[in-house]
Amino acid sequence: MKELTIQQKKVLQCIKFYIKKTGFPPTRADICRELGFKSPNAAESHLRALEKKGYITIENGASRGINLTENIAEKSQTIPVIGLVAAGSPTLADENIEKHIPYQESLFLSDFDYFLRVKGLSMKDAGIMEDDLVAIKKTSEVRNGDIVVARIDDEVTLKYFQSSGNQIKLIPANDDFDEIYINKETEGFFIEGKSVGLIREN
Amino acid sequence: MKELTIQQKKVLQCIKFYIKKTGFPPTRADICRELGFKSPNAAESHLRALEKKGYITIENGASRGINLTENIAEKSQTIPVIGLVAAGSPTLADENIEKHIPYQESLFLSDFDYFLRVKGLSMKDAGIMEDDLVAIKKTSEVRNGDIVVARIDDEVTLKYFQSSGNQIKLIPANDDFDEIYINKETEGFFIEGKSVGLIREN
DNA sequence: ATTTATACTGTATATATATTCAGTAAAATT
DNA sequence: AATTTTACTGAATATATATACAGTATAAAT
Repeated sequence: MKELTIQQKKVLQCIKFYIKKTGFPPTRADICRELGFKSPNAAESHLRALEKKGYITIENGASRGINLTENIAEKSQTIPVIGLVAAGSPTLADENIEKHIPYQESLFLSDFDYFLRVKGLSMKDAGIMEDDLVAIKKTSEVRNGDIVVARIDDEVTLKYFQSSGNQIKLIPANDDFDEIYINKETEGFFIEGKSVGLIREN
Repeated sequence: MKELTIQQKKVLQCIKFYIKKTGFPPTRADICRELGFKSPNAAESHLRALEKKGYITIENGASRGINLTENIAEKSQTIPVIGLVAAGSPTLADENIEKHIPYQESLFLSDFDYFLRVKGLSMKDAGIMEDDLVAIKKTSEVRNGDIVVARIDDEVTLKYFQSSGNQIKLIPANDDFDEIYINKETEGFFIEGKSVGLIREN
């Protein structure tokens, strides 16, 4: 997104503050009052600049018709929780969705697509316990050491990822479980995504 | 709060929906359009009823001057993250606050007061790793098996709680650490709160 | 039985508000 | 060097909007 000038930042902050305070956006006159402008056109042109740069949208003709676009991402949304069933892939199909929970965009360092409800203790030494919710980002670009959601045929597991040459090792964080060795070209093998965070609900 | 009639509920829902859609509250005419009323006074009187019952506030004279009061609690807030320093209690004093993070009310099953940034691995077998954020509810009412924030003089630790009679055991979840035995009347001993959830940021 | 609240239509209007036009001036970009 | 963007003042205005007033009718509360 295009950079804002100092004044434009002030106007944007003013809008945010006003909404927080009153529950509705300011008029041009309100902005002038807050920032000390003497002409409503000062506010108007700043608003049009903010609109042009994509920080707000303006509903033409409507009073207080300002909408903060940058906040769309920050607005509270819900994200699905998927049960990690022994057989079957963690798809976003309805039958696999356990529930939706509210979340805030900036909860983790990376964005993510869904929560995986952990079954079993194969990753316990990595601090991932039964019933934990692991935030999964859908991607096949993973690095050695990443905790990944791997699918082998219909079996889905959460393991450390380690690849060297053509061979992939899926390593559990629990001595009671065995490492899994796979060839990159193995049929039915797929990296669904990787862990970018964790929530434990109690 | 006083009960709403079916029509009043519809109007309230309409306001919420409109704000979600546009980012700003509706006018009387907007409400009429959405709900099929033919007179702006239909909307006006419903708004005044909602105001009287405490569900909204109306800024007189302002266009779109509707503010949802019931949503105040649901609005996203921020909660402090406190560093678990070896010496010193986890107070909410500024110097101990690492940062604030946004959170949604219903993230965990219980409400909580702050996040504690975990140092060390004394609770690793409980799946609590270094740098994890443990959600702490301030309370001294804890039960055996709870993970508690205990203070002994200026030392603060996170441990399993176990009491029998007059004796309290603070049990680490790591064989490399020793259990701590305390008498209930020991001076300088205090239960700060208990863990009600956990977040791992990567 | 009377008052009050609910649930509207319909009309009217003062004013709140967006928005355009005419300028001035400095800074940044091309 | 010319153009665009930024950053305003100041005045004017069409219209968007809140809000009051006059009704009608039913349901609920006192």
